[in-house]
Amino acid sequence: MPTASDFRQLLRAASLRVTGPRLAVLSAVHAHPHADTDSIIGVVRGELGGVSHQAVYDVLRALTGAGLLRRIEPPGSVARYEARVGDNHHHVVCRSCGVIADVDCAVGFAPCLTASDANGFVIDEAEVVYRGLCPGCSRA
Amino acid sequence: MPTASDFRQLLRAASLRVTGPRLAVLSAVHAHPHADTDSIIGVVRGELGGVSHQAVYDVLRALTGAGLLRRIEPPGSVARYEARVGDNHHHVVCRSCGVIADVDCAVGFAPCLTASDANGFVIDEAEVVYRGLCPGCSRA
DNA sequence: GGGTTTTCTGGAATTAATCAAGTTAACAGT
DNA sequence: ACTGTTAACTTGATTAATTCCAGAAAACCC
Repeated sequence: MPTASDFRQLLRAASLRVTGPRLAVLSAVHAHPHADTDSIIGVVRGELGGVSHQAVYDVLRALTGAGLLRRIEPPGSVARYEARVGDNHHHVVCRSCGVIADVDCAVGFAPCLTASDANGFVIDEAEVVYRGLCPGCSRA
Repeated sequence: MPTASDFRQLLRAASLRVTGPRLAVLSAVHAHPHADTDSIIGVVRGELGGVSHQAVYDVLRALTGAGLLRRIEPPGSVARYEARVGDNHHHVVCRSCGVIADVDCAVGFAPCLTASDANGFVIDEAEVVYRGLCPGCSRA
C-alpha cells in the first residue's frame, strides 16, 4: 500500500497541486478498489472531516484525466473508480450481488482488439465486462 | 425491416399483450438502433401521439426482459436499446462524437470468455466495448 | 510573504429513471 | 359479441447521480 508521500509524488509528477482532498481520495481508492463516488465521499470525510461532495467529484475527474485513477461504469451501476491503471485488465460483475473483481487479460495482449469488421472505425482500446456469479452466489 | 404484423407475432410468442406502445417501441428501435430512451419516446410520440414516458420505460423493460430487445449501457452514455438480439455482437463507441456501431465478434465464438483467472467466478458472458474514432472523426 | 491561479465550499439545478395509485384496455372464456 | 380478470398505461411525485455556478480559501511559483 503506497504512503501519503507516494501519493504526493504521484500528484506532483502529474502537475497537479497537492491538496488534502486529493491525497484522501487517492488513499481511499487504493484502499477500496471499485468503490463508487458516494462510498469514496464517505471514506474521505471519515479521514478529513468536512469535504464537499463537489470537491470529491472534481478530484475524481482530475485524477482520472491525469491517468492516476481509472473510471469504470459497469452496466447497472454508477461510476466506480480504481487505482490499477496502465495494465490491460478487465472486470467481472456478479449478476446476483453486483460485486466486482479484476480479471487479467487471458491471452497476454489486448483482447479482441482485432475486430473483424470495425466499420471504418480506428479502434485503440477494448474493454471487456464479464458477467457471471461470484463464488459466494454460485454456491447458493 | 419487419412489419407491424411481424412485431405482433413476436409479442404473442413472448406471451406479451399486443398494445400500441409496444408495437411503436419495437418499430422505433428497429428503425433507430442504439437510440436512447428519450429518442425512442420522441419517435413513439410522433407515431402514436400522446404516450407517457412511463409507458415507454415499462415497455422497454418488458421487451428487454422478454429478449426482444437488448439494453446496452455504453460508458459515458445513458441506456440505449437495439433490436439485434441473440447474436454475439459488440459495440464500438467513438471517443469524439459518441456514435455507436455494431462490431461482429472477431473470432466466431464468445470472445475472451476464457479468462485466465476468474477469481472463482462462474462466467457466462463477456461484453466488449471498443473505443476509437469513427470514420468522420478520424478524418478531422 | 505576496500574487496568481487553481481548488474547494455551499447551494441550486438538471437529468435519468423509478415509485405509487388509479384508470384503461387486452384477451381468455363463456 | 360480452364480460371479468389481469396486465398495461396515465399522471404526478420522488429519488439518485451528477453537474453548474459564484464566491471563498489555499497551493505554489517567485
